Amino acid sequence: MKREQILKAGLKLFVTHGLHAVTIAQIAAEAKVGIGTVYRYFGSKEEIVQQIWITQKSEESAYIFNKYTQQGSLRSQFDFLWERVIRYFLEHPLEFQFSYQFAASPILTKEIHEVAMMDFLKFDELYAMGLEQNLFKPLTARRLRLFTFSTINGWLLWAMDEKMDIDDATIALFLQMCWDSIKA
Amino acid sequence: MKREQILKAGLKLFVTHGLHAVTIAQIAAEAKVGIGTVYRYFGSKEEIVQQIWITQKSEESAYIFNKYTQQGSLRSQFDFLWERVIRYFLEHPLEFQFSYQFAASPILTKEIHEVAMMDFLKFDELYAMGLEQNLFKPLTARRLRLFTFSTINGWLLWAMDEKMDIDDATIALFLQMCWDSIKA
DNA sequence: TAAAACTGACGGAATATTCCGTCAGTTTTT
DNA sequence: AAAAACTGACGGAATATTCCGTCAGTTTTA
Repeated sequence: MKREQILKAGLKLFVTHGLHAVTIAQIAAEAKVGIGTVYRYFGSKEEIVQQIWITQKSEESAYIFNKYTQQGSLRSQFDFLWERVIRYFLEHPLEFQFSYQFAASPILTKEIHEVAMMDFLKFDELYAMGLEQNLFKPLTARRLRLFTFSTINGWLLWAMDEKMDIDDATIALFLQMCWDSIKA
Repeated sequence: MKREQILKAGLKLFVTHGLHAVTIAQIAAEAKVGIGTVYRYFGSKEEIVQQIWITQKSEESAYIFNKYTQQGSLRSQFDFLWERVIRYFLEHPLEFQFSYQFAASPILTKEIHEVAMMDFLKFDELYAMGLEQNLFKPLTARRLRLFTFSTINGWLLWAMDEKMDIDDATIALFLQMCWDSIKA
């Protein structure tokens, strides 16, 4: 409970002010929790960031894979999963900003990234199938997945920044672009 | 001279340790400059970041557009420019990391982004021409440009992270993917 | 009622920022 | 053209400020 409040407060403050400008005291205040309590749960500001990252990725994957069934054409599965990614971020702009800002941060170690990204390996199975069927350009499943993910990430950044309103047709066209980019 | 040393030192330290973990004293030491001198040129750590951003984007565009001529087919111009972007970042990994890390940072205001991105508007002319010729999907030139840029940015992050070695063929395939994604 | 969780005031370490003496280079005076 | 006066960039010691992390006291839980 308190732990989640702290993570939530940290997420909000880090995104809006930047890591360097946020103090533990501010986080405690935002979380409506004593400073000491923050230290009960986390050893440092950096650890808070790491735990936000892990928690966030876990919630993200829960959202994405909830209701996912490996039925229908490969293309429809592709669309389903990536659309979920897009919708998750559109509905959670703070989480998106956080995800983008810290993706390349030296605070997050390779191990943390590996753990946090575990769930996303399911995407690779999809891409592997596509490769078997010669649907995609000759790269590894992992690289194709990372490529699409990067594209979506970047696109969302400016889409949100420009407060572009994103309707179903926009998403459909965008997914088409993602598909076309890796199509054989 | 001293100013550049400070910016260079800041770039290196921010990328390797993260903004929050770097002190002005460290920057001064790395730049082989007195602490007071840092304050002669910059008002605060945040201002250093902003000036690095502006300087970096300016150097990047100088590199990209140097030798660029609006000759040849649209596709060859497309390839030329984006290949320059890719090569600039491959040759300047610190700058790339910095660029990626701070792209979504709250330290950089809209104004700074606008000023720093001014030079990149030339890309839009190219895309506008493509749109006139019905070569591209029906989006604005700006959006198409941002889409390609996002794609490249994201791709490079992973490529560098995985220490993937990137030869001419890889770049060519990648540019093909960029083209295919926006092609009508 | 004992244990666990929580709180926030506090001391001191870390850090940002200021301030001033120095001196290499430049201009003015004689 | 030599000497004197001036200038302001510079470094880093000194100061001001912030922030961390602890712990004694309080509240909640079981």
